[in-house]
Amino acid sequence: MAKKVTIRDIAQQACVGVGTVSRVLNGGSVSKETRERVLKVINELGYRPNPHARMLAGGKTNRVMFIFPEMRNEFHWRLLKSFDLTLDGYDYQTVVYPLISDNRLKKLRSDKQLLKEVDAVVVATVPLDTTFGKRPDFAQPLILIEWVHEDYDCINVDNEYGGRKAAELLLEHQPNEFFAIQSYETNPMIADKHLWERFNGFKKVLLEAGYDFPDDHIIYADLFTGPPHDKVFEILTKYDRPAIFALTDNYALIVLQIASTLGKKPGKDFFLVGFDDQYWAREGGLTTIKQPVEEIGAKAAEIALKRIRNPDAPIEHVKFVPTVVRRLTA
Amino acid sequence: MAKKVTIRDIAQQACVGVGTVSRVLNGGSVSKETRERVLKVINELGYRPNPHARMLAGGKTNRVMFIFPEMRNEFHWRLLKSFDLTLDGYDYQTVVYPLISDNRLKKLRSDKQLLKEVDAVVVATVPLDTTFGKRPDFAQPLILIEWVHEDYDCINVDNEYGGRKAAELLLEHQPNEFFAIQSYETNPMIADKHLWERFNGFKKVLLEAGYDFPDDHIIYADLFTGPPHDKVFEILTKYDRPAIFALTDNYALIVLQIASTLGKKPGKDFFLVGFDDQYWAREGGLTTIKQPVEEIGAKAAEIALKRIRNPDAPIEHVKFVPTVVRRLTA
DNA sequence: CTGAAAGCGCTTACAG
DNA sequence: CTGAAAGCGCTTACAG
Repeated sequence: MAKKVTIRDIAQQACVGVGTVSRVLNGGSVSKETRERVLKVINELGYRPNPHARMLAGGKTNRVMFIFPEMRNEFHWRLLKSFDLTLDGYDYQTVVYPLISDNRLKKLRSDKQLLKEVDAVVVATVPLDTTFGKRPDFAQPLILIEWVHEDYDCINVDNEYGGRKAAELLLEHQPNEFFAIQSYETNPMIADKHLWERFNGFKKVLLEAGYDFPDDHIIYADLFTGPPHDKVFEILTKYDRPAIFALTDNYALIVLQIASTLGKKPGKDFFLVGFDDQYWAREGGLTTIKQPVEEIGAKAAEIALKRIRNPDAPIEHVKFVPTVVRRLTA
Repeated sequence: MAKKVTIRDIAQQACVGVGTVSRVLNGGSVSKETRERVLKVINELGYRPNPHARMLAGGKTNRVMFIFPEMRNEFHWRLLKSFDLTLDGYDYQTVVYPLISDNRLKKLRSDKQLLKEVDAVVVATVPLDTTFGKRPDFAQPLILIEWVHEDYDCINVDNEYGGRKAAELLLEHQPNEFFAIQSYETNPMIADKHLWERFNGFKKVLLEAGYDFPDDHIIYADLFTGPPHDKVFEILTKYDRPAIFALTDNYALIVLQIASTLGKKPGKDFFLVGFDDQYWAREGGLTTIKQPVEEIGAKAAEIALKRIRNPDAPIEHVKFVPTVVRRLTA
């Protein structure tokens, strides 16, 4: 087993002091030639700085914490994946912190040590105010995904717009009745605000078109077990050419499956628009509102990195606009 | 903001050397009185040892890594939750490491630094041989969940037994035809061996009862989108009183939902047994084979802790026996 | 731009 | 059982 190579080995090989090596590592001022020489040795010896020594000495940790709720949704995994990949490109590590229990939340809030191990923290689709408080006093920069806060960098999707687009797509077919399949959220660690923004956009456009969407046309779905099938069944059989907005592709999938067992043709016997554009949606022919998941994850990573380098950079609020993906169901 | 308290502060307050404090922290030999005195000061000052200093100095990290595949299943979250809770009780931290990409697996295999941050690693439902190799050379103790390996502590469920029980339950109703809904796994980082063990047990009992289960009675389901509804539909409508073994409760849920739209009564028009006993199963009236998820997670934590304390303890192979939960569907 | 030195907070032989 | 000391691998003023 190869003896572990330390900063001292590099220094000796490159004929410089350890301080200089540290400076090329951390972007201090070093002459171009020595920098290159040191870099060369680092590569040759496959040197990796010991993160713990770094942290002890008060430097950067090269890590960013990614906090997200207990979601079994494709969305969060894709988000995490692109986030992690982007970070990796900059030699940063992702510390995965799922909020799966009150205990974990509590620990995060009380154990100062925990947060000290990262240079920044990203919180995705978590209702910030009810979990970390109105203005969490993290020592690290905080980046928010699907949440808006004046004091922090935020990345959001224009959900309202997406909802409006969904309505427009459905309206084209001049259906008689509209329905929405919405999440019924009870877990205080999971945000559902953005889902209601989608719904509001949807409802607004419908109203403009003269259709006053009745509240009892909302079908509430459990995040994990989906919408009650009998309700969906009822809509599909009782109404003529109904239009359905599934606020998440998950729910749209169920509708499609039920329809197939009924022999109902999407885009003809009923109309359906989802939200997300999950992997299966293409094959399933689902017309949906796509949010750029991968871009969001990558952007979060980039903003975190920028913020780490420059704590005083102006706060950045990014809003991604979802796009319409027209396929067979509407 | 309170100045951070270090081991030196404790030493001074307790009138001992830092070495002594370290010894009470790490279980070295200290007289009972001084130990108590030190402990008292630690409590009063709310001292928490800096993990990085610890690691640098070559001590324990008080962390265990939990590696699991990209599963959006209830099972893994429950497992992780109980694991984390148990560890927490011993003042240990869980390092959550989901295997969501090849990149993450590669990093785990190549970056020696990563593994050094934990005292032990637990790998859950991952095919060890195809991911880490026949005999991974981790420096840390390795504990396996749902995988068998002579050289490591393993925790398994008697899946074969569970499958047999499922068959017995179904057989009671003397159905004419049997079906199974099985996972179709393509992701090499997700183990499905245990699912086939269940199936084998199932098939075996059926054969003993004179029913030679035909392979084309297996319905393959995608882990994320579930079984194709039209197939389930077909079984429910084409056959008289069919018996279905869903190898995961997820799949059973779909069957129940489809049946409800068809007006078919479980336990009468068809028979259904699941596996897992997920949260919704009780309310859903699902008869299922329950595996003690929480116990498995807790056990994994305890074995890890034991192994950390005593690397030479004999290898432990634990096998949990699933239990039958009789409800309405069979 | 660069080297030598102090210090980050611990652990672990080493003497007593 | 216990204290003083060395060392873990870095970073960051401090002088030059």
